Amino acid sequence: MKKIVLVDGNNLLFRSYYATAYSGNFMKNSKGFPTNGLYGFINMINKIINDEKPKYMLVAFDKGKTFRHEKYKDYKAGRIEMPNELKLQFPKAKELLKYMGIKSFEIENYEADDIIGTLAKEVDEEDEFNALIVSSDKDLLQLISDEVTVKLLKTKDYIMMDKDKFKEIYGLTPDKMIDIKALQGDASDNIPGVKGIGEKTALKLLQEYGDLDGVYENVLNIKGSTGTKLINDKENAYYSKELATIYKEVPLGFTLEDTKLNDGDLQGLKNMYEELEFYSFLKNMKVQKKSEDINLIDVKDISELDNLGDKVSFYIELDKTNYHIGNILGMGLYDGKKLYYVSKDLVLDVLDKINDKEKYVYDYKKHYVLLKKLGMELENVSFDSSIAAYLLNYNVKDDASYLANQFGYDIPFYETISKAKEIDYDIVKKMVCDKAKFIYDTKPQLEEEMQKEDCMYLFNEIEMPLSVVLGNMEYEGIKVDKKVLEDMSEELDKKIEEISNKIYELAEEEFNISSPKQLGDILFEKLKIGTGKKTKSGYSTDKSVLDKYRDRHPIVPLVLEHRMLSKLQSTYLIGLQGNILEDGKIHTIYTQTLTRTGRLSSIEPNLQNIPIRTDYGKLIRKAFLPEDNSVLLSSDYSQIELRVFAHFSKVPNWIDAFKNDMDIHTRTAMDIFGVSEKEVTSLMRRQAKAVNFGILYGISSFGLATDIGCSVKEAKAFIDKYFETYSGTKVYMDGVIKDAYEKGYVSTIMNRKRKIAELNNTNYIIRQQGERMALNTPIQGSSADILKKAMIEIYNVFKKNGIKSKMLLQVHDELIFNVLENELDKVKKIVNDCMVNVYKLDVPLKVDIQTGKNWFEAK
DNA sequence: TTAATCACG
DNA sequence: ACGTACGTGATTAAC
Repeated sequence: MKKIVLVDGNNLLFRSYYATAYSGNFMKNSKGFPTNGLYGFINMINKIINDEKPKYMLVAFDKGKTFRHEKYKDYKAGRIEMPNELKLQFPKAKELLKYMGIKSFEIENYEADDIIGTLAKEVDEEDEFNALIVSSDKDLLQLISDEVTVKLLKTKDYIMMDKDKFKEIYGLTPDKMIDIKALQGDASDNIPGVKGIGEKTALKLLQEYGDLDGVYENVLNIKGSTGTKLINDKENAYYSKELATIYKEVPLGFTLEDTKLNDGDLQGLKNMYEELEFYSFLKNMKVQKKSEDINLIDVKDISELDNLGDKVSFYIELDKTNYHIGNILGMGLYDGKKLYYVSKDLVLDVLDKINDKEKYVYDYKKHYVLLKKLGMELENVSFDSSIAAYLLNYNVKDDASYLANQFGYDIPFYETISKAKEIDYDIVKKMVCDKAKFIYDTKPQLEEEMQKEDCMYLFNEIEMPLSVVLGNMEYEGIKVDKKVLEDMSEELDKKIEEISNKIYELAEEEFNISSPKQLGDILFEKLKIGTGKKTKSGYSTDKSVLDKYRDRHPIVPLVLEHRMLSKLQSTYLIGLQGNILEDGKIHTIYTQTLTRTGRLSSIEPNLQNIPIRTDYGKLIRKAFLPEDNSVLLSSDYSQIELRVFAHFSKVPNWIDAFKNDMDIHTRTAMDIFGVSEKEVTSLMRRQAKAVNFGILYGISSFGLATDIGCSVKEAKAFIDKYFETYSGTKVYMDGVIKDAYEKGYVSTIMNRKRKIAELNNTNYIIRQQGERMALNTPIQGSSADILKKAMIEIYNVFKKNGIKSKMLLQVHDELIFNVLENELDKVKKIVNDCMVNVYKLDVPLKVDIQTGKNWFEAK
């Protein structure tokens, strides 16, 4: 016998949707597309396949309902309209099934029940198949027969319902299900039944009289209210029976044999998981092996590489993701013909031998730093898949397997190694070789895509050379005085305790001040300092809320101070100490392939958010020191984003202001308020500044209002006035948005592209977010492009002139250097000249340089 | 693992 | 009438 599994697709998707759709806040991907239903749906489908291992399977979906009764209209009217978030997920579910190799079927005017009923009938009438129906809908139990079983889903488990089980539970044969429904009704399906008769009475009646006809033949003998109820609702009962009866004559147009599972489309499925951001499914996918049967050569002696091709790819796996502290596990090497595995002891020898060959890699910077630590300068790397993929808007992670999987490669994820108790070198071997092969084989495709997208300049002239610059910065690290951090930490401990005690006194109880929940209860329930409600899980106690209540109760400023101090303590004073390596330095890692705008980010630790805005927090910078006979030099671009905006929008007054090195916010205030420079008050300047920044972010009246503390209406008037004064801004911004909608992406001055899928979202709010991204990205991204290019030039000039001073840090619009005292003048000039002249805008670029014997002073 | 908070540009 | 500024990372509490 062949087994066919018949799945009620609507039922499955409904269930998983409503299982997680609580409070309207459910699972979505980063683009805002709802995915909660699909997630459970896929889980269920996978589970069915796993448990039942069917060869034949069909998933049926609703597409309307047959008109089989004049009261159909009422029936339909009683159903609640499907939420849009759920509706959107149906096409995806069908697409997923197609990729999984599972047939799905829907047909105008019929429900999933009807399709399943028709197939179940077919199964009954022939001899080759038996069927298993999967659903949580008891309605389908009427289809049970010798050949047909129903797997009735419950919240957590299921019941296998065959004829015997049905009899055991209901005391009837399965075909009586419709008679049960006729009497009992079904509120969820809008089947009225007989008013006042529930399951118990229905079953009792049917067990006694057989079926609905039997009940009504004897209705006069039925005593009590039940009899009356039956007589009153006779019409409804027969109508209900009709409604409950599953139609079995759907014109299918295919045979049982046609429901055989096929290979599907693995790549399509991966792409879909990628789009939906179902990484767990992606990870667990049983995918085809693409690492075909190339012999893997275990290199025992470097002479085995004498005949290696001219162009090779390689990949080194480490025991930790942080390559400053990680150890080599092994290396894979591929020349387009043969795959080589190089054990950790031979890695340096092998790379030394091939350093003059052209090399491709994934994560150039990681390999560069790693080898530099081992005393080798990695050269002739011409291609980095991670950077190429990043520029092409692929989703890039630090594990090459993620990208490889997007290209259809079956390479286990890094966790396979890192989470195991002991390193399995067989897995390592296969992994590094597969990765090397993946890098080599996909290079042509990525390169072609980059050419098509016109981002070869960005790749070859910016990102690739930048990897080396960043690698050197990371390798160099910055010296940190642990003692300074320790002393400050000790002092803070005392302060925090003092403040805590004062807070407990005022609150008249001890509680965890760091718990927003507990704090919210104290402030708003016990002390009733206001009605500031927000968020689920309780009251919002963030800075903006607390600032409003600052004067309501003496506890509030204390809480704010506590917040600030404990932040400094935990994240910076304690956190940073843990990042000091044996050389007494902190070595961050710049993630070069993460941000959507082209900026860098900094991790382990993040050195791009060291405090500066508060006097106390700023003191932390005293711990960051230069080397002997050196000073720290900080050079930052003055208003680079506003200059870029002036360049793009071509507002004459702004270009004029920057050309004359005026204070741009003062100039803006002069223009909008129509006053002279002397008449600009500090309030006017502050407001102008807020609008200027708002412009960079894709302004909204609400956002501006919260920032400068005025009404939304006033903010709107402000913005209108601004657009009127600077008509170029509006024209420019409208142009960017129009362009973004047409192309689906926005670009920077160096043609860095950011795809913005949010612009296609059906949700207005998401689209608006997309528009703000579209407005901000060219500005933030172009500024990032400019500083990146400047960094490369400075690095090259240093090298050419034998400068020993080093670039250490990058913080979005500023660079920090360790400068030897005897090179100070030269370095100042080089840094300033490179940064100012790196790119010609319609406005000049300006750089401020400061030096000091620690980072605090150099700022 | 996620939400809330806050550090930076 | 919607619910809002753009881009990041680390820590903590609470699930």
